[in-house]
Amino acid sequence: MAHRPKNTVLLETASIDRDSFEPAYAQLANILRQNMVEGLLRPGSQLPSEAQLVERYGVSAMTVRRAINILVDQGVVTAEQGRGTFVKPVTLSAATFQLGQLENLFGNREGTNVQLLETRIVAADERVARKLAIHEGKRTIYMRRLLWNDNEPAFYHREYLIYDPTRPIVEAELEVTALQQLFSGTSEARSETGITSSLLKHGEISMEATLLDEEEARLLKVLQPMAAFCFEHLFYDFDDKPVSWGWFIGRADRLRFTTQVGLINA
Amino acid sequence: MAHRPKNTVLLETASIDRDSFEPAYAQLANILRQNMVEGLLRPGSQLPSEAQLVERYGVSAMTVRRAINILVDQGVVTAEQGRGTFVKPVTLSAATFQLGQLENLFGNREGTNVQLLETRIVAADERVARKLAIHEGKRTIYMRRLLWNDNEPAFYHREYLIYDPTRPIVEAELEVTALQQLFSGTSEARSETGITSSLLKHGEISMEATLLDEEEARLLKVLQPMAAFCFEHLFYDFDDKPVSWGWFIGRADRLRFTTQVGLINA
DNA sequence: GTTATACACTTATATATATAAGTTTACAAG
DNA sequence: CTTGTAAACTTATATATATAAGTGTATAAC
Repeated sequence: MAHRPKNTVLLETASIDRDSFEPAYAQLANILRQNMVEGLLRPGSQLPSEAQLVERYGVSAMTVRRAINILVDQGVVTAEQGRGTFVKPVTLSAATFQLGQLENLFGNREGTNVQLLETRIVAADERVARKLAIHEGKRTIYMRRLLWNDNEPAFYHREYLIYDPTRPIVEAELEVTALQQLFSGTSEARSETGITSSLLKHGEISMEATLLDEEEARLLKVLQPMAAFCFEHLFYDFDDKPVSWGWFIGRADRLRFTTQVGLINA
Repeated sequence: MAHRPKNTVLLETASIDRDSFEPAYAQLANILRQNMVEGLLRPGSQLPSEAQLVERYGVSAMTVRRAINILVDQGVVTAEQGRGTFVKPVTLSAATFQLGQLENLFGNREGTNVQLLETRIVAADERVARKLAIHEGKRTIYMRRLLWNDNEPAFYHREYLIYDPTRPIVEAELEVTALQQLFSGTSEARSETGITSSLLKHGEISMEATLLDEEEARLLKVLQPMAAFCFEHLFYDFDDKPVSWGWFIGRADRLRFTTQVGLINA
């Protein structure tokens, strides 16, 4: 308090509306973010201390705390114990791309369906055996599917599945709808019939940019050479055993991931 | 761990360690997540109510609340007022890829540097003018840079910058280090000298898979045809005016984004 | 059988209070 | 000058308590 010559941060006079539908902590978080948007709080500058915010906005310390925690979680400020809370500068590394942005492709919309190209039992070669943690030569289910959207092929999916009659995952995966559910993210925690999703515990997904080979280009109805996104996936069941290894390949001219960094208005 | 009636939700007997370095709310969140990992709490199933958790683990309601909020933020459970809190199933759409995963390429490591290929003043064509919200024909700074990593070209960067002597952004952007800072995400909220980053308020970044053209392939020292990641970016200053439009192009065989969906151990 | 109500649950929000712990500054001791 | 310490800040954690609001069920009234 004694020394605040130039550091006097002048915050907006906006206040908390107690009759609002929006909870106080959310309002305060938005007020603070708005201060950043308007340039009153610039990157590197220190936010008013929690005690100051309590006094200024007439809310309890816990409410202030929660508002600031939201901003911390959103990555726009950093709170350092004993020092203060500071506005973070913009960095490229903060950019995140979500696969869920493809939901518009595989939502509940009409014109989206899955075409099963092939299903057959194949012996696992060295690569498949290693990925699925089984012995080489053991039988696996190999599936090829084409995911259509608006009468255009959008994704070509190849997948190796553990072959085990006692595993219910196999039956479920054959359902074409299961794939769509996995993509569209209709969690439906309400229903206990999670089909595929509820039998998968976790998975690893990696994204690459590749060239389409002849077969892929033909199925996706494009001419070579053509760039593509390739999503390799490896899913595990609740025993932490791999059950599915495969790739989604989508034509690059239909796919684009967008994100925002820095201060977003809302 | 003897056998019990199946419908009884049996949570682990793990308890909160009050002498631990880890705060109680974090411990509880981890205990609950561990229950999911072990299959005691499966997707779709309901977590014990907050009141039950208070009694079982001997913590306050606020602590339980915070633990559950963490799980909600992490996207592994959904809390529905009046009904309960439920474990979410795994969905592909939850997969997120962070640009910050490239930090190992552009961190503080040795062998990482930026080569300025060209800087010149060019008149904005229709496309540039529209992106940067300036009049066609107005002067802009066009820069081409090559980002090296371990004596190999990793990214080719082209950028159009607003040309305005009154804007400090121009001077700062010429610093080759600024680019690295933007990538490596060394926020350094401590220092008020944010250089480039602190002058940028926000930006839009989109990711595409493309084919390298002749010039790009030559600079990145690869043969065509070659797939590549292309990150188009548009950055704004604190007046919400565009200041930088450009593309980072990286060879696909050196770039891979990985992510996890579902339950992560830690 | 249908409807309305009351009750028992759930999560959501908010306050007041206390303690712990990290950081910086000021100041006295050497 | 350096060093040690105390004080005054900061955020972090935790409890206890109260109220609000959504959901589902049992029950009484019609």
